[in-house]
Amino acid sequence: MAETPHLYLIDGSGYIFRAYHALPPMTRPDGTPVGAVFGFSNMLFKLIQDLADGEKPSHLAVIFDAARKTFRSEIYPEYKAHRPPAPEDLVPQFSIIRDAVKAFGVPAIEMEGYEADDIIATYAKQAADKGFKVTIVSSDKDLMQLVNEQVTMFDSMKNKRIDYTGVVEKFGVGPDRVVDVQSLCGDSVDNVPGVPGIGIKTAAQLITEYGDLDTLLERAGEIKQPKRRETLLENADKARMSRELVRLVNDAPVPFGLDDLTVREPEPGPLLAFIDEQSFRSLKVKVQHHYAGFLDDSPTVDPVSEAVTVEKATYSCITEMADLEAWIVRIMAAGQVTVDTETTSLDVMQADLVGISLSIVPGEACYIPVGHTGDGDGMFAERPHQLDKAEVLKRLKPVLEDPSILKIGQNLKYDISIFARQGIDVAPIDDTMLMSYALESGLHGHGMDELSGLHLDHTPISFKDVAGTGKSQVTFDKVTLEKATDYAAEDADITGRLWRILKPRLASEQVMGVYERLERPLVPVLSAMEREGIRVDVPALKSLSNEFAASIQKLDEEIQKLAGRPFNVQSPKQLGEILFEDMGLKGGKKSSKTGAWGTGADVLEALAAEGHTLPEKVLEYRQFAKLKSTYTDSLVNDVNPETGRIHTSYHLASTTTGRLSSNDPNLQNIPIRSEEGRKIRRAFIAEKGCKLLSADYSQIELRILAHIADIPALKKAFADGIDIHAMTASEVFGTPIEGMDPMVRRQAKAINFGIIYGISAFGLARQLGIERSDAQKYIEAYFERFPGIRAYMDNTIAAAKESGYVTTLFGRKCHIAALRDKNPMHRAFGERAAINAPIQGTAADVIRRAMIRMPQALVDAGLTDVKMLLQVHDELVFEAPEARVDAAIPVIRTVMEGAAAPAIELSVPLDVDVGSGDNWEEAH
DNA sequence: TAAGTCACG
DNA sequence: GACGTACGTGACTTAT
Repeated sequence: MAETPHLYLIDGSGYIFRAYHALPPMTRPDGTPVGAVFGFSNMLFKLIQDLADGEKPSHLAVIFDAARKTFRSEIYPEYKAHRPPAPEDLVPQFSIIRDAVKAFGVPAIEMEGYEADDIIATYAKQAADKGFKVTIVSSDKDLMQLVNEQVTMFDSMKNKRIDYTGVVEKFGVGPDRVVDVQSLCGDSVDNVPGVPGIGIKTAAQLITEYGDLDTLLERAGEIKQPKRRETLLENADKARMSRELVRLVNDAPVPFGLDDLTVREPEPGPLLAFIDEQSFRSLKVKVQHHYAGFLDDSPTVDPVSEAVTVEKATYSCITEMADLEAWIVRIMAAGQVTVDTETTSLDVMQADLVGISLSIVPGEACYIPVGHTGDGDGMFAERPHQLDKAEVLKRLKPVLEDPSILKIGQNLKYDISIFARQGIDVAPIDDTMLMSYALESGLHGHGMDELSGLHLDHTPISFKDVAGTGKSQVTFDKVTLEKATDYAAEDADITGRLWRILKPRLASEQVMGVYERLERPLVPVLSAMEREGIRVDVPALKSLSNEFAASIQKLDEEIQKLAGRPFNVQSPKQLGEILFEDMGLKGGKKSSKTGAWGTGADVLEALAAEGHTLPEKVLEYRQFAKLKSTYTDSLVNDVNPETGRIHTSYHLASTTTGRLSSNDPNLQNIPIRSEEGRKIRRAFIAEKGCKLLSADYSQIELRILAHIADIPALKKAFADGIDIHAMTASEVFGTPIEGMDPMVRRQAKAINFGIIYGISAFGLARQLGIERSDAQKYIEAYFERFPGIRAYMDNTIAAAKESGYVTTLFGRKCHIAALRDKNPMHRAFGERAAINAPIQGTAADVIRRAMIRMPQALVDAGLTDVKMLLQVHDELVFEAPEARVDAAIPVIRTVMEGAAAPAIELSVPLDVDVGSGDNWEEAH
């Protein structure tokens, strides 16, 4: 059975004026004004898109007014006579808008002598008579008389449908009596006289009481209120004439039949040609996406060779809505915008939005202050005039979320988090910091100031210049608008310039894939993790602090006593003097750089092994002092007062290998190796009714080494699930795996780690506390058993020296500057880094891929309440309602174990251990 | 701000 | 022949 045909009639004239007035002027390159054309085209296209998503129209037409003279001016010359002529810059746009409608493949209909409303009424009647459904796309109240069971109106700006109820809300009567009401109350806009002194409410009341206009006028004498009775009797003719003006003609001799309005797909060629002619870039992208399923959200970069220098750029401060609207129109036309936010804090979870800067082309940027408070107490400076924050965000939200508008930024994760807290999902994005990182990790930092100096030869205004430094530093909301504009707008300008320089290099330097697949998509994932945070048991941490404090005090007393004189145990300098001068212990070494005695844990352990008590106590002291100051004391202060959880910040571009780093606080180095330390890990707990889930890759780096260096024996061991360290021991030392001495296995484990780090006999000897010559023998034995390893190392170093960088399996480049250093020691360091980087970096890439896929995989499995909280290099930590734990585990494992595919088919399996518990320690 | 130390993978 | 040396991070403390 065929669906009911559905005719959509679009009130073109209404659309035009709304487009014109909603948007500030814009012109195309030849100077023709096209603001209304742009707005109209966008509205029309949006409507077509929305319709395609929901109720599909079978028939569609856009209706226009032909000329100002109609039969109504014959009846009443004053009809619509007070309307000012169309604005000068709108006039040339009328015909272009008709072309736009045709380009979209929609009939554009107009008739001499009739208003658009009459044509709409005529088609609505014809269609309704044939049993169609009809939707009139307009918010014009004059059309409300047409509403009935088959005919409704749709206000596309407010996205609101107007049916019988909607009409009653507006006029107080049903659609069939709207004409009567309008005849009485008139319409000042159209200059319909009506009856003086009667408005909508009175009119509706009268019509409801008397049934219709004719009855009312006949029985006007019965009206009790004398004044109302008089005016009605006096103006009966005016009311009847008004009815003629207001009542729509529904039998106009329309030029097309209903069949001619059947919906058809537009010809993409002419449509795109039309859009090109108007230079509507963002619309072009949307249209391409809609009609061809093709979306290029990364517009090609315009070469801006003529760009003005940063010094001569023009930066404006936006404090009026009209100026913001103008920027928004330009952003829509450009299809890209550089965005930067200014806030009161570097901590995204504590920061309040103070202002937003935007830039579209180099040399021009604006700053929109929304949260400046002057000096705060109003004593010296008042709160400066600025736009309302909620209003600004409301207007920017559609732009920031528009899939056809690219948002460019420097370290956008921060801004994304700020906007996310305001309910805005910024996408799609490009991040200049990540571009620089993909191109040149290891060569330099990727902060904006550094990149600006490097690529633009320009030192941006420093934050200190505007906010001061040290004790007198103020938050950004206290900065004057002038200073804030100079600083913030420049940041957006510079970021936009960097984008134009870095973006084209991604493809030409073969790191586009890394940027697109490993960097860009991770940004929203990390933003969500950071905002989620993790719960900690504050009382437990406080109690641990006290416990540690007591131990520290006791140890301090013992140490002072043993030393024979008071000194600061925390001072390595003083400790060295006590140990190696006062006490005259041997085995001390002064560092070559500073001449200070070494007092590291390895030194103290050696002394303790000789039977000295003081160094042993110092080791204990240091352990407690470390745990207290770095963890139990400070983590308590890191609990966010609003969320009650700890929110770390992940840095995406700080390592040379592609690993993330975590700071403020660092949650990637929470203790686990010592029993005392594990108590701290137990204080990381799940929310009530939830469990923490920990999933970690088992020996991922050794597995990757086995794959990259192509070592059959190692690969087979992993495939068979054999204990890899025991296997190494049996190969190197010739001892059987069964019943192996744990010490032997430990040595083999150290060798395996050594291999990954770019082994040296010295390093291995020191690690194991054995003779260097013995370490050398082990290494030689290892290389002999697995000859591919040495070949891999030699080849890697040779290639790295040639190019200056090494690459991971996924194409990430890790530049190693030290390789070309003239200092041989530095070069040796570079060689070891070159051996390690592809292994560590590939593992980092693998877990990045897992993290990028994880949120969708959880959603697809219906596990929307399972949250990914932390990443610790080879481990992901989740929080899940108890009832979801069993369902979450296989999803997490599948994503992580399959993370290399399909880009890389690893010749070793990836193994993931998953555990759960009430706290992080238990989850391991 | 640098150096030393130590927490993690 | 001497020199220093396992890879990658961040935070805290003392000393300058």
